Amino acid sequence: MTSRVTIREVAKEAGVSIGTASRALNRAGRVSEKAIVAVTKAARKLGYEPDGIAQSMRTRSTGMVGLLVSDIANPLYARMITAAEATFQAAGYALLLASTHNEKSREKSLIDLFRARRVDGMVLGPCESESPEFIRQLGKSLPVVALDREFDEQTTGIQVDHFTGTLQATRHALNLGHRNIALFTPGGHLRTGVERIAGFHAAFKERGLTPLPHLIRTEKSSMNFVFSEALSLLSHAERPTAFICLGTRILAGVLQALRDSGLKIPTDASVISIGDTDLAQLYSPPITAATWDLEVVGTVAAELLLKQLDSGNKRERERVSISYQLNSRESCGPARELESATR
Amino acid sequence: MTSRVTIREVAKEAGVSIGTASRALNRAGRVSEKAIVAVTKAARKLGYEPDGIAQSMRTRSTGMVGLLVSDIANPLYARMITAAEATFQAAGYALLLASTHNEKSREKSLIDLFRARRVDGMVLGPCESESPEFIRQLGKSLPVVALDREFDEQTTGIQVDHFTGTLQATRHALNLGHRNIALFTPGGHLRTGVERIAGFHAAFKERGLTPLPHLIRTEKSSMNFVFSEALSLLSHAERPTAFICLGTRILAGVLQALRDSGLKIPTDASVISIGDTDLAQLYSPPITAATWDLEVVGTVAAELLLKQLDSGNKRERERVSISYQLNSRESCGPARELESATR
DNA sequence: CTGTTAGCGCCTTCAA
DNA sequence: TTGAAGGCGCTAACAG
Repeated sequence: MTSRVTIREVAKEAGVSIGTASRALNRAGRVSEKAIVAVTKAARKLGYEPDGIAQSMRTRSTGMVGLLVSDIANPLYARMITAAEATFQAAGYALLLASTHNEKSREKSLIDLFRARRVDGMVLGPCESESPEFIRQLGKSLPVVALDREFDEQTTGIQVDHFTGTLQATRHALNLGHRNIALFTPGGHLRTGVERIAGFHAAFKERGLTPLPHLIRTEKSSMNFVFSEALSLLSHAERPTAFICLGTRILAGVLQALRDSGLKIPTDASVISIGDTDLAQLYSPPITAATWDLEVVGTVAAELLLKQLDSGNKRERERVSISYQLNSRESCGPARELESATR
Repeated sequence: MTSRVTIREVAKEAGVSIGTASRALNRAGRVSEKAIVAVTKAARKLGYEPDGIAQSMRTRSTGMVGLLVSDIANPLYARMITAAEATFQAAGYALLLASTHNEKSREKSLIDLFRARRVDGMVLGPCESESPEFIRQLGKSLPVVALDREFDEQTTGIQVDHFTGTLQATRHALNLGHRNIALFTPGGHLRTGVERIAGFHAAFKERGLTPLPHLIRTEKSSMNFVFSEALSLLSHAERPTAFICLGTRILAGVLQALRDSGLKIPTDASVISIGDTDLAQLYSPPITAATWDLEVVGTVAAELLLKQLDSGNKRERERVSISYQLNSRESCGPARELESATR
């Protein structure tokens, strides 16, 4: 079924020993030019393809890296993955990809799977109850890069500054006079959510204000659920005049709720998206987005891993921080008196 | 760096031979219950992890499959990949993923890379100048599934019926009285594009009509490019009153152009999306979409490959066809006289 | 510079 | 039921 011709046959065909054939093929050590051409010719003639498995067996290196995210189809991840994949591909590494669906047990078994396949290293995205010790431990036996998840000083990783980013987004709304600001982001144990909520609070605190607790919604992100939640918030007298929403699905739910309530953006309500998705960019009006550069995150994650891979063994741990930027569009306007809006 | 403890040490610890240890670990052949418990205990105590590479070396099977698409970040592919990955994951296979960026040469080198890594099988998505012979040839040495690309009777694959799907979408517009219908889809050598264009023509032919040639745009999909193209089409007297657009980027370009031209959907122009993306679903108004089930495609592709993998060797080639469905939303309305619209 | 040899870790006959 | 031994295809160390 799979390729049959081995290096042994190539060697025989070329009239050299198997060792010379190997050296010629890999251009390693001392080989004569003559041997190289002979072996190369023989290899081509026989259609020789080296067996990567056997090579890995000897070299203890598979040329594969693993990447674990919670959901490949999440557009935010998808773009990041593409960037990482391109970087790995350019470096000759193959990418083993899997979704954890944010389940700790699944993450664990996938990591085991990757280890069994003897990946040379791995990149781990956020997953339910990320523990710094776990990843540090893993890093002892394998080059590992933590990707936007919690990790300690002994681990290499990349962190998106969700705290400051959300702080700035919230400031933006506060500057426009909004006080009833709703925050929709998955919370849970993930650092990403926790930091966002902290940044949200911090922005209020700066001005000696406090956010309305019931406007902070950290439930799981299902578009329909967010839709009905937002709808009910909007039906109250003290309704939110601004929304900060993470990702496509939540944003969609909120937009839908605003439309159903007959509220116009930005006249009746301002909207800020966390993460710049197609929907945010192309909605009318286009939605202001607080976001980070997904391509950079993917590329840097890959580069951090490649660096560890190159440096053979012990290398300084690195921590890269990525900050948000605010793409200001047309979805934010000054807060109006609620009376005039609800009338 | 990587795991150290081998089956040899486990055997010694358990006080049995290495052969017995292997059999106990794999529950293969005749082994005493006693041996099993002893070996299992020893393995756990030592933290033994079998070396997948060494196993692959012997068994000639890696437990890995390769998947090649043109672009992982394309939302249409991303959802499909997720479904495929889930299926493979459930079957214990690891997924090697890469983007061809629609470049034939890159596809070739990635296939070689996968082969070198000795994947057990692979799924190939559409790529520039797909040749049936090429994939048939490849299929001789390896289980292969063609995914929405051209393939012949000797190859297993899955085909989305873009012809009929686009035919129906075009009919839909024609039924509403539209005649100036614009089609935006990447064409080129890919079967997907060719079929769509054919279906478009067929719908007109059914009624003894002919589409306006200059309204068929098959250039590469860049949002900005489509935007300006659509804008120029809209500036003519004989402007299109309906648009059929493939995918998020093209759809976005057209929507933008309509907005900039001050044209309302569906009053001034109808829009149909091919492929149901977030943008189509969540735009206001929501965009009618002619689409196929991406999850099914991904799952079936994986299942077809798994079947071939299971059946060891020669198995009947299968061809699965997937049809479109029309998700009717609010972006389509009856055609109006152009005069009233352009005035 | 080249040929020979010794394994990498595991599974799988082959005897016992 | 078990132990011993061979070898998957390749690279690396050591002689020549």
